Amino acid sequence: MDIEQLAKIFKALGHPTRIKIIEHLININTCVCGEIVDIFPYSQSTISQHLKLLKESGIVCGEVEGPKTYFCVDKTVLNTLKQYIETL
Amino acid sequence: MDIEQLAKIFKALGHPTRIKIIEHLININTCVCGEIVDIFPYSQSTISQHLKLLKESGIVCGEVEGPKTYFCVDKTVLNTLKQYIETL
DNA sequence: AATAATTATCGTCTATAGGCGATGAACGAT
DNA sequence: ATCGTTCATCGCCTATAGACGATAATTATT
Repeated sequence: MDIEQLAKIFKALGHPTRIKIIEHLININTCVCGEIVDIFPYSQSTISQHLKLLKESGIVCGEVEGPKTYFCVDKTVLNTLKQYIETL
Repeated sequence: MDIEQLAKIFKALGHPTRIKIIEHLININTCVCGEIVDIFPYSQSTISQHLKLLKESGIVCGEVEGPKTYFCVDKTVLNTLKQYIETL
């Protein structure tokens, strides 16, 4: 994995809310934006922005289905991250 | 480990230069600021700033010895980080 | 005591992050 | 066709990041 890509993922994880989002996504496997908005004390636009960052880093992917978007963690990317950390 | 602390570490790793610094510190065990400055195409103040961020996150510690400061990776913190990643 | 070497900090600049409300776009249901 | 739902995006604001050169602070050496 590219070091730039790695830095992007770390950066994406570099915010408490985004870590919690990742943990939540892993726990319940897949999730819709509104559900996450309900959990956190932030506006819909703020959560959407966090999800966008996570998506851009590659650690999260989102599938549009009708009016909703289903977000989930990309296990492949997560595993690559785990492997990298192990080399440290 | 506190989630705020975790986010700080991820944030600290969220920059290509800082990832490379960490890798270098692990490879050669301990290192002085000037040596890192020689490796990267950045000024001494910029590298010093990166090292400060890494130190503040806890992933790196620095010991002052005379006019030099010896930086090294805190293995305990690194292991905690590894353990956390494994739980994801 | 003066100088050289090493690192940290300050001030400055531009760019990005992080929050918000308001609006836009896409879809389902009525 | 209209309306409600859901999400993304825009514009705005303030705070922080990231780079630099210049300067301060500390120490070893001469």
